[in-house]
Amino acid sequence: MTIPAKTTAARARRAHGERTRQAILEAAVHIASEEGLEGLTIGRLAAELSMSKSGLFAHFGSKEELQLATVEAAREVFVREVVRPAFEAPKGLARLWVLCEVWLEYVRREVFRGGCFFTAAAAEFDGRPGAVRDRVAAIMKEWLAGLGRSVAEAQAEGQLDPAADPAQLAFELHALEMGANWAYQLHGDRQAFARAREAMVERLRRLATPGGLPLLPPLKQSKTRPTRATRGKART
Amino acid sequence: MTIPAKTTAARARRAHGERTRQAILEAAVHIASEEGLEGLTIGRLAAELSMSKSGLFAHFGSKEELQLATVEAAREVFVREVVRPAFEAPKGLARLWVLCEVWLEYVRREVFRGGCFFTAAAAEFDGRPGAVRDRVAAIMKEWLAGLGRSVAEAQAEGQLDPAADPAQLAFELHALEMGANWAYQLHGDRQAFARAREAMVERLRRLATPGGLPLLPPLKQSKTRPTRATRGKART
DNA sequence: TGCCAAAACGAACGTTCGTGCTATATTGCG
DNA sequence: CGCAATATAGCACGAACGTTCGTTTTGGCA
Repeated sequence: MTIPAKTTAARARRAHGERTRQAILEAAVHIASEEGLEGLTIGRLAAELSMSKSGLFAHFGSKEELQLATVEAAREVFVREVVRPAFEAPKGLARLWVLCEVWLEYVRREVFRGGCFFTAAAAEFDGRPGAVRDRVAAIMKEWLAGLGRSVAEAQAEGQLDPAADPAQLAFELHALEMGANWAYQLHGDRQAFARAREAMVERLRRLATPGGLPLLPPLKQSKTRPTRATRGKART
Repeated sequence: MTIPAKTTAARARRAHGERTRQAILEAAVHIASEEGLEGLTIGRLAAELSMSKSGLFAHFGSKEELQLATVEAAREVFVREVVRPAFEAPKGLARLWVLCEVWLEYVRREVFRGGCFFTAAAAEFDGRPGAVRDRVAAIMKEWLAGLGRSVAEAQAEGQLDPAADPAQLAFELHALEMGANWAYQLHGDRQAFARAREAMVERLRRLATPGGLPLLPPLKQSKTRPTRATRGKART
């Protein structure tokens, strides 16, 4: 009986190929986040790893497969560096906040050389139908759904206003993340992280119940003066 | 006397070249917003316009010049479709709000086939030093500064809390714009416009003074039920 | 009407792209 | 130890890239 083509298990038996593959993908992920998944060229990648185009190519069989593998590798990095750490926080508002903070850190620490891998990939592929676009879209939807779920859990724990729409709040937090990524990548503006952070905590504190409030960091003081002292003045 | 190379005036004398150039750039701007400024290939562009590569190329002299000209053309479209209309509103909070709304409309109407031209160009070039990147960054900075200026004017008119940081608010509004663009381009999510709009009006209303409030649209009602049950149910 | 610069063209350049084919190392297992 | 599977390399391909060059078409003005 013929073997069902190279399964992951079949690969794992022989270590060499798999290790090379990993090395390729690690380089690929960084190049792609800087130059884009299309700018990620097989020749360039081979040169960076001092190996032949054909030798490298054999691992994937097509450029699109290479791109998909790169996306998958990036997802694993993202899960390891952002999602997993946040899931050590207790579910609810605490975790939601850590998700936001650790995401900003993930950009600031330059986990990927070119900023958030998926933000870049989404912008690049949103106009090109195909498997890559679909996968990127699915992964980002997954992230947004995760944010939304954390919002819902925070509501269930009585830490957030139950009237808030989780998808709406997730959208807003995600937008601020992208805003920070944009400002840092394009303008090198490190202050953007603080801006995003402030907007997030302001938004969350407003929706927090008395029980949830202590789980959030305090609001930054207005820079000029102590002004508007904690007393709920605004809004009438 | 030798002529100082092709000045705009010299060009204008003979209409043909300039008209062709405009036609090229109009196509270029759409292709670039979909496929990116690098994906904007000279061959592809020539084919789309049924003209020869060399004939088209002669208008620009290099690919980078073509990209720069395309960016400039896109800026003109943006000014015409977004900035100018908003400047018909009286300065202050009214104009600030129109700037936000008309920006969302600019994406929803698909003024560019691939969504916001500059958001796409920024994501593509933020990792590649050069004239294109610099120009794109400058244009977006210009936009953000314009938003900030409108905030400051609204404060000067006594319509917005003077303690708010204009740059911070501009950052947040811009982030929501990018969020809407992202959701629509990647997921085809038309609801994103409403989400961004709601978040913007919510944010602005909170900062508005009694004098400024009437200049903003009312807050959307909570969608599911008449309005928040107010009952602190939670915790199940 | 004929001139002449502007404008467009067609063909080719050297590179690089992704992708095949074939041959040679390398390695784990019987 | 030797064999078969795996892994990498070498070479070539057709297409597309940006770019150059010499030629042909075009259209306003003397």
